[in-house]
Order: sequence, then C-alpha cells, then structure tokens
Amino acid sequence: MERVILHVDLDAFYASVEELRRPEIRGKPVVVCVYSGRTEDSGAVATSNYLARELGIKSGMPIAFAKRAAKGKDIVFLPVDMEHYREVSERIMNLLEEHADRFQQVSIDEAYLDVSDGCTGNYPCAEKIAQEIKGEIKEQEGITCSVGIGPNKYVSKMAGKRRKPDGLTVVRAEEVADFLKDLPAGKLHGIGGKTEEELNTLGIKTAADIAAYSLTSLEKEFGKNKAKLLHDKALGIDDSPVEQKDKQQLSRIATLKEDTDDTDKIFKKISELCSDMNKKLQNKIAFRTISLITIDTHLQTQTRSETIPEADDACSVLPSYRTLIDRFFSENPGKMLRRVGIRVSGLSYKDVKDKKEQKSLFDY
DNA sequence: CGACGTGTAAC
DNA sequence: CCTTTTACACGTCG
Repeated sequence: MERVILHVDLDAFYASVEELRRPEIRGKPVVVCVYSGRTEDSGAVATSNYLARELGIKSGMPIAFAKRAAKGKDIVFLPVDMEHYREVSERIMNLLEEHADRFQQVSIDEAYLDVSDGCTGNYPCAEKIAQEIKGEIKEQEGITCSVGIGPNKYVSKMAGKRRKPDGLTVVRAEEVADFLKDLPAGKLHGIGGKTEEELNTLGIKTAADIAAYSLTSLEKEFGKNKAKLLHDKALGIDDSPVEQKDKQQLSRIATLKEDTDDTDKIFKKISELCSDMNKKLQNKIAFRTISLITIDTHLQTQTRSETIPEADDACSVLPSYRTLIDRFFSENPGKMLRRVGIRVSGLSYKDVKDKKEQKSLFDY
C-alpha cells in the first residue's frame, strides 16, 4: 500500500519563540546565539529569523560575523534558552502526534507523521490534516510551520524545504522525478558539501545527473553503501518507516575559558559535564561505553573511549575519564584544548513502563 | 566480530 | 573567528 507522509518543520523556531514572548522585538531581525563565554562575542548563531536571514545572517555563523553584517542596523541578538524552547516544542509535538498513525520526532523543531492509514493513501486528506495542524499550532502557540507531503520521509522533507516559511508543498509519487531532477546534488537531504564536491569532479551536478549515472559506476567511486544512498536520494526512494527510535548515545560538550593542557582544569570541566549528563540519564538509562571528546586549538576533533562494566551514573566513571585525558595527552604531547566533552553509548533502557504492563508481565 | 577512531551530515 | 548534539558509515586492529 502507498504511504502518505507529512514532514513538519517549525519556522525559525528559536527566533519565533523569542518574538512571541518579547512583543517589542517583533518586526525586527532576530538572531538567537550560543555564546561560548570566551570573549564578548565568541560563539555561533543557532537560529535567525527571516528578516535576519535577508541580511545574510544564518545558523552556524560566528556571532562576530553576524554583528559585522548587522553593523548600524536595528538587530536583536539574544542568547538561547533551551529549557523554554523544549517546553514549547513538547506541547507542539504532543499536538502533532494526535494527527498521526505513526509519529517520529527528529529534532526539537521537526517531525514526521505517517497518515497512510487514516487517509487511506489519499493526498487531499493529508493536505487537510496539514492545514489543521498549521491552524492549531498558529492558534495555540502563535508559531508558523512549513509542511511537506510525499510518498516517503525523504520526499516529504524535500518538499517542505520548497516553500518556507509558512509553506505547504505536496509531491505525489508520480511527481517525484520531476520535482527532484534539477536540484543541485548538495541540496538533497543527506548529501553535504564534501560529497557534492566529489560528485562535481565526476561532472555530476544535479539529481538527474546522479540518476543517469549507473549504480555500478557510482559504487566504484563511493563504495556500495554510499552509492546506494546517492542513487536513492536522486530518485526519491526511501523505505524507512516513521517510528520513534531510542537514542543510541548521549553527549555533553563545553568550551574552555581558554585553551589549556592543564589536566586538572580539564578534569574539573569533565566533572561538571558528568553532573549534567546525569540529569539526562535520569536513572533511566545505563551505558557500557564512555568517550572523551577533545577539540584542539585548530578545531581538530579526537575521541578516546573505553568500554566498561555497565554503569548508570556518569559521575561514577570519573576515574576512567581521568585515564582517557591522560591517554590523550600522552598521545598528543604539546596539544592545547579549546573544547572538551563526554559521551556515553552502548545504552540500555531500564523500561520504567506504566504499571499496567509491568503487572501483565508479572501475571504470567 | 567487537571495539575504537575518524569523517560526513543535519540540526 | 569557529556552538551543540546525534547518527551512521567506514577503516583498522586484534
């Protein structure tokens, strides 16, 4: 049976939420920033609203660059408030879930909804759901979103990118090839700058160019898996189901006040990150592997990891982190670190299911 | 094969 | 001048 999938993307989410609670900044360019705390303007742009984007201020850009672009203009710079955005997001996601047979949240501001069953494969029905969703989010939270509708997750995501903000774009199965054909390879979700460069050297520029290339020739250049991925992206093929997946890893990373090779200072920062990690673990998740993440002066990332007997308290493995730090420096004498982080993986979830289920299991 | 480290990508 | 978090593929090593 043909599927019908919606992709919902909240427009300039952080900036929209800020405009909502600060009426005085409405109508102005707004830039929401992650300040690293090293210097006055060190850090990066998390999200900018559409007025700021018109001035060339985009996510990922260093704050200092953005301020230069903003020179002399009436632009609002704000620090991120993740806790607040998470609250708003949670309410919206709950609302979205109501409209789906199957639901998958992919980030704080994005989700996929499989409406195949409820709509029995009918696109107008899916469009109606999209309109309802847009109305509800606008009414209840004052935020606009862009929706893409397609025969799978990938096409719905690509469709949604077509019209923003406050867009609604439908791409039916029979329209997929035409919809994708002229898009530059790098615009296809999942194909980034590096891969685009590689493709360009082969004379491949657009989705149609990839599609015209034989899978066998792609395999020679990219290997079996990546070739298949490229081919599928070009043709709009995606069989992956809409389903909520458990996280496989959790990480926390922070920027040091200044570059350092002082293991005590680094260990102190790691300890803070561990306490923070425990908040995420919430007594619900155990882990088997821990990693130290290091980013040096030249922004080169390295990791050092160790598999340990299962643990559920990030702070309990601090001695192991100490060992990993020492290992890093003995293998990288003289290097200075700019940022450090921790990661736990090999997760197992202690199913704290509702008592009903626990009881039914117990009954057997 | 499992563990480990890197690179790519998206947000 | 350069944030944060997650996923996944791939190469290598034992």
